[in-house]
Amino acid sequence: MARAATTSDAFNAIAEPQRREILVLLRGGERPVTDLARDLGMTQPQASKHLRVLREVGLVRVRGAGKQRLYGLDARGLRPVHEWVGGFERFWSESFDRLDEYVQELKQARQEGPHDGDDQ
Amino acid sequence: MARAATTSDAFNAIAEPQRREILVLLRGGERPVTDLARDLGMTQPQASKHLRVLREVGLVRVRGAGKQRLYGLDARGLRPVHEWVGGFERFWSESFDRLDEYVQELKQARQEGPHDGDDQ
DNA sequence: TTGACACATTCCGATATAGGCATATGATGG
DNA sequence: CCATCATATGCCTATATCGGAATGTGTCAA
Repeated sequence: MARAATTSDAFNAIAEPQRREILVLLRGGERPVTDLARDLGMTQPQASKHLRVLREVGLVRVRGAGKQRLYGLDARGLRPVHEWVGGFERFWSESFDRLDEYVQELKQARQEGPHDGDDQ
Repeated sequence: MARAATTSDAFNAIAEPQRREILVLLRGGERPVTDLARDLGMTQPQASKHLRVLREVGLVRVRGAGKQRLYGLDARGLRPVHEWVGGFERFWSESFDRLDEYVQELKQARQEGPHDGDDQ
């Protein structure tokens, strides 16, 4: 199997930076594809493709306006994401407290000789 | 180009459901790989791979404990995600407000008898 | 040292992405 | 109907994923 489809999830859809930028821009109101493409420095087909993904996960809606098609934000799908991540809120505060402890541990470990390979 | 690496971002790392489940489990405290694998119904290599990704984006830390390696949560990397998504909070509330309006409109429309075909 | 256990890494295959480019579809105005 | 503008889609390549199975590495205990 390959990675889950970008269209399978809001999580997957917003994993792509350019799509995130599109969403941010759309907070300012409905806009046509060409506008978005220009403002984000991407080609029109690129923008269209990203918008297709966003539409398929329901983060964006289209509305025909004559020759143009106005894309608008529908942020409801971001709520579950926000809630899931929010479930870790108390842990990242906590992490800051423990950071000191952790640094101490690291120093000790290094003095006792390298155990953990530095990753990356 | 292909999709951005799963290790390039917290956004990308948490796009994978199994990795999200791992993180949730780790809220309960440090745990060895085998434990996680068993609880999530995946093979040990799978779990190891996912943990590697999580480690590379800094969402997880390892600590050698004799024969075992205890994985622990480091949720700090989730904070930016939470903040980014939080930037849309007022938009999904707004959507809900409009949803109500819309529902009201629908009810009225039905009472007055069908006028316009709904689009899509 | 050897065996046993915990875990990491590698190789494979199938899949789907993002980007670039060309082109099709669609609506508008004349 | 035609030319034009706005947008969508198709095709192609390179890349990276996830999954599975096998195997490598590391640590303890006797």
